[in-house]
Amino acid sequence: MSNAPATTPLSPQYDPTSTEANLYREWLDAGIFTADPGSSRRSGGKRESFVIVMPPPNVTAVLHMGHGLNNTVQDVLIRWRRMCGDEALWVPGTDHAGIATQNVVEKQIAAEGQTRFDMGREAFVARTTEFVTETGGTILEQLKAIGSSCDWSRTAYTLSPELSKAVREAFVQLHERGLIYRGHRVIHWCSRCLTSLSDEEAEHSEETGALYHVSYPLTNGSGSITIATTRPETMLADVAVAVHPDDDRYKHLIGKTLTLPIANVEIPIIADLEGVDPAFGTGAVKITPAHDANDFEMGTRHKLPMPVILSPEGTMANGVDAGSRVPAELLGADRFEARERVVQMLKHLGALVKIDPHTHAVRHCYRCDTVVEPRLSDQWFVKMKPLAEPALQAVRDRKIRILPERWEAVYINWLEGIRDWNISRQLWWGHRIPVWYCDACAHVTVSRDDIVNCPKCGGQARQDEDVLDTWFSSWLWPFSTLGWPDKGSVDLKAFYPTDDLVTAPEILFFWVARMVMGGFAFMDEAPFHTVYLHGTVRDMKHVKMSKSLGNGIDPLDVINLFGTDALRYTVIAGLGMGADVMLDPTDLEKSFAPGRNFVTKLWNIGRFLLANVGEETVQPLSAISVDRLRRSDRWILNCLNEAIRECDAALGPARPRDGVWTETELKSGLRLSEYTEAARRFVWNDLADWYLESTKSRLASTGDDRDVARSVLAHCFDAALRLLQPVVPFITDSLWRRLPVAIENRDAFIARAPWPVGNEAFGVEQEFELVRETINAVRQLRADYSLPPGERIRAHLDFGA
RNA sequence: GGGCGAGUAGCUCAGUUGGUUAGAGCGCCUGCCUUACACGCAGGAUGUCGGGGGUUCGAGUCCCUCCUCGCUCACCA
Repeated sequence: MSNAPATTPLSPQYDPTSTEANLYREWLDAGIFTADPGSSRRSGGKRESFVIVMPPPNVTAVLHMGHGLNNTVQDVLIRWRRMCGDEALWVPGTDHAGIATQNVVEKQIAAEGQTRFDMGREAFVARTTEFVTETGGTILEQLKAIGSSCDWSRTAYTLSPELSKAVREAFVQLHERGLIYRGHRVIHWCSRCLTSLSDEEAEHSEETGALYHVSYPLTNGSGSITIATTRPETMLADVAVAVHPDDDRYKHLIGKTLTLPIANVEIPIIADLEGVDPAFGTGAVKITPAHDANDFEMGTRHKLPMPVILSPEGTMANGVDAGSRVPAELLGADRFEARERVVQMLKHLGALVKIDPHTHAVRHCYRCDTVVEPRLSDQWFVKMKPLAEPALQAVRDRKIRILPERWEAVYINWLEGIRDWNISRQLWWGHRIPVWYCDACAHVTVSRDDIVNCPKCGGQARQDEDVLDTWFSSWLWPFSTLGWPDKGSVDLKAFYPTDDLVTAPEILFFWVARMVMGGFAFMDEAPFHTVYLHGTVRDMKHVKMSKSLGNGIDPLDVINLFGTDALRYTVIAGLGMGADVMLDPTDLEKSFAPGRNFVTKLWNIGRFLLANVGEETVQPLSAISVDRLRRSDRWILNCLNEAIRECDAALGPARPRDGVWTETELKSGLRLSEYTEAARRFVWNDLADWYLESTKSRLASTGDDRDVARSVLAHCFDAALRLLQPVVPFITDSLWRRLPVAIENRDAFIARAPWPVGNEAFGVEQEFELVRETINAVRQLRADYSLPPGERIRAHLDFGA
């Protein structure tokens, strides 16, 4: 790449498609996105490190506007810091996305008339591996199309051998510390995915259902108790009815027994202080320990049996401890069908008292939307309270800031009430749990390495069938991608902790909070100091864009139509702090007009400048003494200083000065739309509309004043391009490399050029404002009198006596 | 049900510690193909700043209340 200005004039129209791909290839060939650990101050180098780890898209993902927004934001920050002289590293990668990917492949083989069980585990995993290998690179290739300046040599994948090693290390360490345990309890069960889910994976949604009032007769025939339930089919698994010990309606019945209708089982009436609210329903609660988390607690307290009456598939079945509670005619019925039939049966028995409409929150599987069933089962859990403490403290102490600030309260609230994390999934796609069981001596081995024989008795060891929650690998991402658990890793030393984490609020708990906990648990340090939660891309009706709803915009379509820079500029300029971005999928022309117009404007300023400033090298501004400058020169240089100030204020500071965010710092920075607007205002409203117009006659003349104008013009445009490089990297590079500015040691690429710095040496210029005001007044008069711009004023104006 | 946030021009949003005629982009209206740009230039219109009450010399900006949306958490069967 030559530094010499191109000799061919710029084409009248900027053509993004023919330039972007070539430029990106040049950048990659020159290695300008590759980070050097040796340059990081932490490794004895001279630069601050600035690191962002990309939220890894699902390995099967196809680029959508959400990715477009998320990655453009990260790229703007990385490009900004790179120009500021930091050793900038942006780590890309993909997530194997356990349950999501498994669902996709299961759908594929279902279309072939098969289930994963028909195929067998090994074949299914092989098939899935093949599938992700095929699609795996797509999303990353697409990220290149939007200009992402990632260090592709460090591309990571959560299911790679390296990261799998990290996952095992994390599991074993936590187990050694007593923070991982096997628990027998009620968990959320998805009967379609056939796996347990964590609390976060079972999403609440309000639904209008019914509250069924059912009468349970006393065994001695002296009356009955009416209970209320939203899930009547679960009554077959009832083991008791609980009342409040002080409830006068039921006090005298405590200790007596009821006969459970349909199941015909005798169950006790018990007193429970915590589990019963006498004011709700009838004040009497049926206890179903195997199918309700709350009832499980009560069942445990009172040492009650826990019969299971639902199969993994969600059909009625006499499971563990159920005896013959489920009558033959209901066996095999789907739970919702069973609900209807149980209600009918109760009606026939005269046990159904009434049905009230009732709205309540029902949990759904976050991947397939199936109603989740609470179900008793054995799972692996992580004890979260001890891990949450430092994560809470870090935000309270301002070592980590979360923007917009209101999310801090959400984060703190969640961590304060955190519950243990169910990490085992009954899936096949993922990291298999590193636990082996010995059938001979019942010894349980938790191991970093695969084992074949029981270390205790030498018998055959059998690995746990389950895999880990996909988020169990994600929460290690900021350090597993840098080489952990190898603590001698060069990258880990140079680049951990990272700086900003940029993502959407949806995964604050799934991912962000857990990464903070993971950072402290395994690295004794927060993984980043800033969490930037940006908005969601929505359509004009404020509906989140999604492929299934058909209201999405394909970023690649936009790139083909208007270019990458237009896409990037539009989303960044429209991105208020924490605000959603609204785009119209039915009118791309209109939606991306801000970006397209701006890119065109830049191009035309460049055309004018190159045609009028000429190709001979211009003097650097430092070679021009202040007395040679005109008012307009000093004015535009003032404007530039102001623009740089505004951009800096909107973007920074990049990191807390002393490791802790001060009150002022906390509220500063990451105002990407403000930064973009400040740069736009300078280059368009100040430079193009006023200064450039004012230089036209000077440029047409000859002599010293012409050189001054050429120099100031080139200087200002050069600075403007550098200010804008993070947002619109392609067009700024195209133009910048053609600028006839003499700069020593000038880098071939604007992405590596220094970030502009203000220069106060020219003094403050205020008189030019008078000129502008005068011109404005004249323009207003001309408009008022409808004088066309080209028409000269012949008649003298009579202002009256 | 708990917590949080928002309601400012037709649309999306800025409005810093309360202080002169409330701003930007897009849209709209008028006039211009002025030799960089009509994806442009110049000019212009539009807001009882959600309703009501209060504090103050003065409030979009502080307090109370109500209404409407949104987010988030939640074992009331």
